[in-house]
Amino acid sequence: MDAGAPRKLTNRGKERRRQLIDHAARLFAANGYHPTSVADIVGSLGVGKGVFYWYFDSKEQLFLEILRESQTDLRRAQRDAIAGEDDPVRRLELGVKAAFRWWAEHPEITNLVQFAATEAGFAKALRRGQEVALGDAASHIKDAIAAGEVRDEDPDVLAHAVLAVTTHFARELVQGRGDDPDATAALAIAIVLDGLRG
Amino acid sequence: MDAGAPRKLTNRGKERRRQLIDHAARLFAANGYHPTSVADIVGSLGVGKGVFYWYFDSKEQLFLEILRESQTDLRRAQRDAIAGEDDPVRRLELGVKAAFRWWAEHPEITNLVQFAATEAGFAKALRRGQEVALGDAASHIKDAIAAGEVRDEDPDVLAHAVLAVTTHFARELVQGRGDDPDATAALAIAIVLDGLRG
Amino acid sequence: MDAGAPRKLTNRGKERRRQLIDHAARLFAANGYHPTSVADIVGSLGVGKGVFYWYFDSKEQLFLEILRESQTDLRRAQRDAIAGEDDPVRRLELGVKAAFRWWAEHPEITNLVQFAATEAGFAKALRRGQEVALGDAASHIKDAIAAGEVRDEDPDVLAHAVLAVTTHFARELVQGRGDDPDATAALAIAIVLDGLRG
Amino acid sequence: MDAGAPRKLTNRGKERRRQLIDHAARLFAANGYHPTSVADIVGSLGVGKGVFYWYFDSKEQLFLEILRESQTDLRRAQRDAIAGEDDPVRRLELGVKAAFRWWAEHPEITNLVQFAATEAGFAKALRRGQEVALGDAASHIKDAIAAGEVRDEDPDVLAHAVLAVTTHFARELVQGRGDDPDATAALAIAIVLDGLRG
DNA sequence: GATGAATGAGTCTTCATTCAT
DNA sequence: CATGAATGAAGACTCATTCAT
Repeated sequence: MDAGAPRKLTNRGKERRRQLIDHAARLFAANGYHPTSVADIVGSLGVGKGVFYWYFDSKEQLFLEILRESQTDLRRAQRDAIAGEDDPVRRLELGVKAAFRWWAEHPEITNLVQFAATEAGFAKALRRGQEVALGDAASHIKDAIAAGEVRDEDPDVLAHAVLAVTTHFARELVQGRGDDPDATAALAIAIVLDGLRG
Repeated sequence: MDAGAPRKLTNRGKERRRQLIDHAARLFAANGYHPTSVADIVGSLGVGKGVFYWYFDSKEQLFLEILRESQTDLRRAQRDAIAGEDDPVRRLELGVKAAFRWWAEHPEITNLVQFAATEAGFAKALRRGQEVALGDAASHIKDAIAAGEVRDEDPDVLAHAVLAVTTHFARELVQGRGDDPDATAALAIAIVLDGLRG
Repeated sequence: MDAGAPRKLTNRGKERRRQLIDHAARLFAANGYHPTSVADIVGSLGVGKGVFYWYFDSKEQLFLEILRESQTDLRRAQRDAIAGEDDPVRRLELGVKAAFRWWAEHPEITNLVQFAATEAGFAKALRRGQEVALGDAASHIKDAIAAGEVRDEDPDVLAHAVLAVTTHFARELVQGRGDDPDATAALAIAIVLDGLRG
Repeated sequence: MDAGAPRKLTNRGKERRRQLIDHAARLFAANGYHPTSVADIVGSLGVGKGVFYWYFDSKEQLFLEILRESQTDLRRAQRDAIAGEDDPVRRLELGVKAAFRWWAEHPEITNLVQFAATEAGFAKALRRGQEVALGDAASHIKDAIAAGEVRDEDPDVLAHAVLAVTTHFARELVQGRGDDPDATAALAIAIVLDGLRG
């Protein structure tokens, strides 16, 4: 995919790269991907344009990188939160709670993901990660159905319901209204679980 | 906001205008707002660039118009569907069903709305309509709470849950997977109501 | 020059034409020739674009027409004012006074002339009329030199001095500051004549 | 007005900027401001369009810059010419002579100034500089009146007469007919002073 | 590693002009 | 005579990307 090796970076280089990613994500989230120019990114960071193209092949590639990174990072957080828990409903709960916490710490991302879904090229890249998340949830739900704890419907559809409420609440309530992540997570889970139980 | 009178249009003019709106909405939905140029819009319609600016002040204004129009149109559809029904839970159900049907008939819109939410200027315009929809749902929910049919939580938050599942299902299942609108609506309602009931 | 006959106009037609000329002149003077679009002209007059092109071949031709008309009109006014006076200095005086009065009645024109001089195409059209005005003044001056009433310098150069002060005062003092045309004319003449007398 | 700092330029950059200013001034003077496109400017200089916008915010801003620069530059030249001279009439003379010389060296400018006066936006920018020049002349005239060397009239009006003859002669005689700047200056001064003396 | 400068295709928009009705 | 609609060339300006230093 990336032609050749991904360039060896010194420590200073790695910091710069990180700084660029974080800063760009913030700007993309605040003003939109298209309205944010490369000049904006480097300008507000006080560096020259060359810097940008030293670390990234293109603006598009940087955006994809942000997407990919956040997906894997969130998933790692969920995995850690779930580890050691066997009950499927509990696993679902812990996963949702972890997601809320992660989003509260990375407020830019919801906007980026929301945008990415609207443009063909980025949507494709999103899909993969999204399907993983969906699969994770669906797998717990299937177990819960088997255990008789959730109504017997297509697990994929039920998983979609979980994602819907989770992402929507994170975006609108936690981020939009500033509600507490943990409390909102608890509420989302309560609503969703009752919904799933039928 | 609209400078002066919105230009007197002949019948031919009104048709052209509609054609432009519909066509542009389709292109915006398929390729994104920014990647779709005014030249794309008029070009694929086989008319000159001037036509566009005869009917709209700018690309941005057209987009806002699409947004506004779809919000009022959807709401009218919901109002019609609910008219004559008194039971709050039934009203909620009918409203959701109407929304699913409307979205199935206007597949472009979900994408446009999703995008609009990610760019400050458009988000503001969205908000108003969104709040109306939320208020509608919340009002039914409040009645339902009073009637003891729904758990006693902040009606606004519960309304958010309804919207979340509704829009997400419309987008991912009906549009994405081609599921049947009415069946999906029924499922969404079942899940959500059980969730709300607690 | 104008291809074919200049179109026979009904009385109503002649009024329309005049209305267009006057209105356009005002707009050109207020906002500049280029910034004033044909749409501005007809729009603020409440008529369609077709009207404009019914009476004029082009925007440029209209502008040239305004220029030509004002030059001949001003000259006619000066001729009338001078008629019957034989003394060259008096003739000069009367001509200047008439010009001030005419300009006070046609405040747009100074701006149009000033602009016309800055764009090659229009400058050429101006020149002819300007040279006539210069010739008129020079001719009086030559007579005055012969009569020993004005210093013996190139009459053309002296005529330029007359025009300079006259047009500048008309523009800056009468129009810019609202000074009285006749008083300003008298002052201009006093200054200029003393200057010419040496 | 100038958003932020006016961009740090290297030596090469400063040269480019100057080259653009000078070239644009020439083109504006020759063909008019509006008829001269940014593409014309950069095209005849053999550089890309982006270069223009690297150095200037807009075509308009460049024009204003040319205006401002020429006004301060001319004024500096006059100040230098006058320095050390105390007699007010002599100061007036030297100032006029310096102006003629400066204009002979910057033939474009008279046309630009003449045009700028005809368009509201630019006229405002002109005014300030124009008033300074007027004030300079008026101040010398006031001194001359006090010394009994000039007729006792509104110094501002007299100053206008000086400017009128000076700019008109510079434009029509020196530039238009190619007359010698110093000789024309001498003549203008002679005429004007006699006019002022009364 | 980093900078300022440069490129040029592409974007939105305007507007003189034409034309069907 | 007059209107609203349409045309399309041209204009100002942007911006991802490249490059010399």
